[in-house]
Amino acid sequence: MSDAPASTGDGGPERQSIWSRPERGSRGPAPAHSRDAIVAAAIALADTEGLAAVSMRAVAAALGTGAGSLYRYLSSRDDLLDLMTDRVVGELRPYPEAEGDWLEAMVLLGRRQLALFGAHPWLLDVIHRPSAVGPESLAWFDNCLRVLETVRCPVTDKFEAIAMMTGVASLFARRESAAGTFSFAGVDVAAYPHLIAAFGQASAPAPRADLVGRTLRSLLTGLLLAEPTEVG
Amino acid sequence: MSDAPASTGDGGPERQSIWSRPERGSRGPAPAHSRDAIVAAAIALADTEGLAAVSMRAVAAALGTGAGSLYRYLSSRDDLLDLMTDRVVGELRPYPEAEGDWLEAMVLLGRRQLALFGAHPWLLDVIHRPSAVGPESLAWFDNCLRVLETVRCPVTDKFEAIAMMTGVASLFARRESAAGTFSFAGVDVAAYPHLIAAFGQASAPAPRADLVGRTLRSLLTGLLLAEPTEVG
DNA sequence: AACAACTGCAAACGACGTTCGCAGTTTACA
DNA sequence: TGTAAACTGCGAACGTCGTTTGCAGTTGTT
Repeated sequence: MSDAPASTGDGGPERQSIWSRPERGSRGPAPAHSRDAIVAAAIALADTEGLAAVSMRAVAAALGTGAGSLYRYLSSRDDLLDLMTDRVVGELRPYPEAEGDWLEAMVLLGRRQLALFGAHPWLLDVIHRPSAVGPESLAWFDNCLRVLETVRCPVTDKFEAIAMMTGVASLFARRESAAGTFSFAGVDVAAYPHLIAAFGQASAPAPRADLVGRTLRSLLTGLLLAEPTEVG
Repeated sequence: MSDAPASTGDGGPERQSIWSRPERGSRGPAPAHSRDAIVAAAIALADTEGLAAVSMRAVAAALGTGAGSLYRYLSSRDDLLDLMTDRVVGELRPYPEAEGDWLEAMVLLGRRQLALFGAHPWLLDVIHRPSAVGPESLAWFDNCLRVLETVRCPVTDKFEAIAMMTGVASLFARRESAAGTFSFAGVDVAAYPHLIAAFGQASAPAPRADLVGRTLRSLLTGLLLAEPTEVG
């Protein structure tokens, strides 16, 4: 009951978001580093060696200092991950001009997200945390709402659809990066007849074209258009 | 180049999968614990206190022993997570009888997965690792293929569809558990006009019925039926 | 000049996964 | 039956992690 993370209490010494913490005070010597430099070093580390390599010590070493020094700029590693996230989300800019129908515009946005996940695979391990949303993420969300402006449906449905689009993009990104990383080593495969039959007739006859686009289209139309197409 | 995880090499001292490691040898005293008991304790811990509480020390303490002792039964914490995963996947049994069309049967399977994610939220943080697939996971997969037996499409498409169904179930599960856990504290919201407008007309007019079912239906039909329904 | 607010940094703390060595126990084989 | 090998449990230790703390030095305000 004492260390429960209070969300917006008014009395306790709650940890304030990284977005409201000032970069530096008004007195004292000029900082040797900057928040931007720290975030850039962390992103470079994550891009090249994976998220696990982004330790406070490693980031600090990349900047030529010690781990403890970083806490003059950030209050936790989670803050650093939040900053990294918002920074790369900024790479989604400039947003494509929404010409034509909203559906194709949304599919294009989804592809953009997929490309971002491809460029920064560590994003997949970071976005699912409860975190403090930054300005770039909000701008992206705002832009999605702009694209969906002409769609006549409850706003909550639009929220759901945008979140689901991001989720599907992350699923596809994971599918690409984790293709064939799991093994059946040590299990007796004989007990799974349909699996054996499937492997028997494998011979992958050319993958269906534009799986992402088709998935996003069927998903968004199903979620946002009034009458979902009944199967039949 | 030296510590790259060789997949099926024949020379090196590669770490064998937990599924092929025998529970105990033929000599020596009877073990004080069992793999099942360890996994059960770990799952109980994860269900009640979250995945972060599943440390080797905590699991060992729940069994009344020390952390190092667990390595007589498992070769790593990842092995423990694999065992936990496969064990709760077993809770998907008994598989519902597939009566009626395959689409409704698949939607039912998706709901089953969603319920499992709800019962064991830590599954969401565990399934995305590259891991050794266990017998229960294979059985589930085999059952999905059985349901899709009558569908005329390439096997690879069925693989994609099953994986995507699991992914969508995980997305919905995360949506439920993480409803409103992120905050905009410290960002200036004034710069996002569409977001403000959306909040203005909020008033959530009753959530659309059966979002999961509609999503899965539009997804599976889009992925598995020959001609995806063009919008319009 | 004096004090408060800041800076960098090294050292330490506790928790983590994992390894190691040792003493004791059980089985296989001569 | 005796002995060696293979196993068991376990406490202590190693290295890494995120984070805290104390201290010396620097800057700005009064």
